[in-house]
Amino acid sequence: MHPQNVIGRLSLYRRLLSNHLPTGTQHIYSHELANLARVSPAQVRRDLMTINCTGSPSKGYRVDQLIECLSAELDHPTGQSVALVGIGNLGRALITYFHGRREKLAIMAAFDREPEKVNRLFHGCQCYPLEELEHILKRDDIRAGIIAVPATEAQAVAERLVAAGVRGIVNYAPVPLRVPDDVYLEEQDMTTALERVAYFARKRPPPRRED
Amino acid sequence: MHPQNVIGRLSLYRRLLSNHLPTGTQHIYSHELANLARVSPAQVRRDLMTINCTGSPSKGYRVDQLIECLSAELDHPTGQSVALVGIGNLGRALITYFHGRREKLAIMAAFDREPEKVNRLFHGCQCYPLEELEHILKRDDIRAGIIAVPATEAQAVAERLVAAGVRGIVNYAPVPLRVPDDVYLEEQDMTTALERVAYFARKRPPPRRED
DNA sequence: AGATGTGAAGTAATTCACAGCC
DNA sequence: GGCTGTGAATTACTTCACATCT
Repeated sequence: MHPQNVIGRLSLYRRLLSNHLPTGTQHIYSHELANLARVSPAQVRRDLMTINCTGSPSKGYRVDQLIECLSAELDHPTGQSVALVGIGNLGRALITYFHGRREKLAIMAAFDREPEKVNRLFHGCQCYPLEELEHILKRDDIRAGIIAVPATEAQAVAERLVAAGVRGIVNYAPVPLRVPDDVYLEEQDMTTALERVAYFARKRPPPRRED
Repeated sequence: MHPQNVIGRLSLYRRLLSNHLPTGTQHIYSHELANLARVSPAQVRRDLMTINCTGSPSKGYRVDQLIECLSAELDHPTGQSVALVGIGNLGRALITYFHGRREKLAIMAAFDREPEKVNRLFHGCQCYPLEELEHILKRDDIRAGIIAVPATEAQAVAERLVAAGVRGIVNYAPVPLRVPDDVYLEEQDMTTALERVAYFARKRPPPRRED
């Protein structure tokens, strides 16, 4: 099991190779992929090494083989389903964005407390009332979840997800969640991100506005 | 100028102290704050040390003093404005979430290419057509931006933001941006987050579904 | 000549552990 | 006794640099 930084970059490499290459590109050098991913060439080679992808000194890495190799590491062989809780603006953005994007990973069920949002299909994703959560997760054997509810509800939702068998959670609510050690948690805190950018924007040399 | 991990945690500490404490709490120990933030007590003490916050061995840290001290580090003395580009679901989620949340940091202008979204007010945030970007940023002296447009447009938007004087960017588009070294960039990649969670959810010991 | 693959070196981030204080 | 503040130790992560290959 590899470190999370590595997995994050592998996911990025795969997307870059799949979507951002001139059509017909057969081979790629570590420094080219590094340039796309905005990391160092040594980092790319080290990352690929950890999953036993190999290239040749003359041609670099074969793109198709690389995507194959990355997918073998990143994808569940028969596909994985994800549950989304919270169908607000953020939840809908997530559904829209992921819809049809990956063959082996899809948001298959969404939940919300508000009756007017549920029992309909949104971009191919069925929306259920929150009470159905345990039932649907068990029925569809869903092991990963996304929390996109207000901060006040996030902890309770996390606990229900964990109790229903979820082993990994992305949390978009701006409050750190408490989950058992063996459940993987990824905090995606919009507040922290913005406050950090504001801080560093301020600390950098000022722009020379030539006017 | 402190490392970005530290700044991220400081932002979190402040929010926890402001919003998640029983009313009337005057003092807090490092292990209590650590527990809320889900980090180690040594981490909390080290972080506070880097910004010269001090506590007393008997009482811990004074909450009001701590918030003061964190704000002195995190906030611009007279406030900072942020520009948002892209008023889709994600953009609206960001506006809604930040509205009125922080006194010294606010999304003050939003931009979109689609005419039906612009020239109106959304949660107190004025929406402008994309062409106005340079003009408004200069007028309001905005130095930080959020990119919430589709991947295909993200790089072009980034370049316009930088040219208009922006020094820090949060990027929600799922593609790494190329910006000058002296512009701070925070990638908030939803795809990476979800693929990583899917990976670790899979690699963890399976849930024992008792049925 | 210019790649890859990788041990070794270097850096950054976190935790330990304990002196000093209340 | 239990806390803070912090040098030292540890761990994690990244880059260097070079033997090797084509």
